[in-house]
Amino acid sequence: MSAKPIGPRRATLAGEVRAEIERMILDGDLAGGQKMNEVQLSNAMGVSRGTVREAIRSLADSGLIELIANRGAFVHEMTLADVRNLYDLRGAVFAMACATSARRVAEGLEREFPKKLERNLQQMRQATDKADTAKYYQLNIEFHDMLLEAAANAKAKTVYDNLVKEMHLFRRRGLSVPTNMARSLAEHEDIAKAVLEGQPEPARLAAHEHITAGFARYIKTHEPDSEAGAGPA
Amino acid sequence: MSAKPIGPRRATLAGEVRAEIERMILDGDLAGGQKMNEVQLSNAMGVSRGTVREAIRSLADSGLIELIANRGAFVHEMTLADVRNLYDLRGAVFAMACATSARRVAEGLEREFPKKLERNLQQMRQATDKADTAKYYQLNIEFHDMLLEAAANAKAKTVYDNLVKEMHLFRRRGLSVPTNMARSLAEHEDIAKAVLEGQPEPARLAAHEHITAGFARYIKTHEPDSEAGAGPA
DNA sequence: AAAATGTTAAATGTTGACAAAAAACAAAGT
DNA sequence: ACTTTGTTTTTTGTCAACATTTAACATTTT
Repeated sequence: MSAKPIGPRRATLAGEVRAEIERMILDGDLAGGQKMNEVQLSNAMGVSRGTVREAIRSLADSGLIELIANRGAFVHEMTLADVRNLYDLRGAVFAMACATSARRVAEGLEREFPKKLERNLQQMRQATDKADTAKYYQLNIEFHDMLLEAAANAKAKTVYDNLVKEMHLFRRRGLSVPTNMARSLAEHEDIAKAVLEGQPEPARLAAHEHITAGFARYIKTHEPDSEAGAGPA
Repeated sequence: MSAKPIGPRRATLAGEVRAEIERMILDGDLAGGQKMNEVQLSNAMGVSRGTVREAIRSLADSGLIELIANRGAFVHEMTLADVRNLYDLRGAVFAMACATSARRVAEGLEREFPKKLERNLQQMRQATDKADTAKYYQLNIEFHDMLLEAAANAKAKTVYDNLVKEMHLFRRRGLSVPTNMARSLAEHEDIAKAVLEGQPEPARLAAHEHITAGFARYIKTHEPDSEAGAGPA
């Protein structure tokens, strides 16, 4: 016996508010460094202040918002050095995930994943041929997500997703379009090859290379004269 | 002109409550899987339910607590597979941090750090000689923290600290005492050598080795018959 | 007796009001 | 003109009450 659930059936109101605020930040409706007024937001969204407050606290823990006691919440403002740090961290997590995925493939724990990865690659080749950057962008995200999923490490996926979101806070335009599809695709092929052959260490290396190269490309395109040094400790 | 601040001057009450609940969980006052009652906690601590609620939500985002809508908050219960995943992730972050620290040392950005690391190592050697596990445990934490600090990556440090806390949820006893001080110390020496010589890749490798070996030691000591496989995706 | 249904109790979700702190503003003094 | 001090206003921190959902219990039915 079965009956489909009625309506979207929101889990909690605060969760919905959180999602909306997150969207506002990532879409740039709320600029970096901007102060978030609790009453203002609650009025605009038609919910109580406590609910908005709960949503804000939650987003703070995920890194999109900074809290200062008795002063309020501010959209996290990032420097170029921060972006570099995020790239470093994302690279480490992604490389680990690829190594684990390779190990799991070698152990025969993944049945559907290889096919799905192959298909994603095939579509990326097509998008590259057609120079369809929008499509490639979407497939690129999917590629990374699939590898994180295949690592079967929920915590790693959560951390990774938060990092990606946080990166979008910095020069939103810049991160949304890969600067060199052909090069990016070649790197993806290297990663996929190692993972599908079940070789963890080559997979880790290729993945790490890919993120590092991605950061280099990003810098070259958007901050050609910067060194991105992290400054004194 | 200067005047010393008056009293502990707590930042916010919710923050204090959060710290207390975190302590209760890590000390084992609240067992894994246990349900947390908001009214009960608020009565016991003499604060309002809303404040306790805020503290709980915050801890949930850091991974110590699991939330189920309309059902409540539960102390996160971990399987052995989860522990393995946490080790993998922690290893990735730590390896990255060591590589970055080495790079920063090579670039001459760290002045005090090398001396402090040397001193820590020296103390660890003494503790090992005296077989003082308690002292070694403390120095071990300090060692890892220093390397995370030297990487000058605040986000990485936050993630790392959360991972370590979360690990304590699983068999608290087991994680608090290194099973083999001599072996652990030797690995620390390898890491320190690479970092202080400013060689990122060797540092990364040594760090990664250290965490992997640590997990192997842990398994051998506490779960000798388990495979720690992650199961099907 | 066991399963399903109706009813009551308890916990969470949400809200509005009060208290305390910070920011904005005005006024006085140098 | 600029700093300092006092006052007002706004905003956040905290609390207590109401609404909704879930869990526990009693009752009925097969």
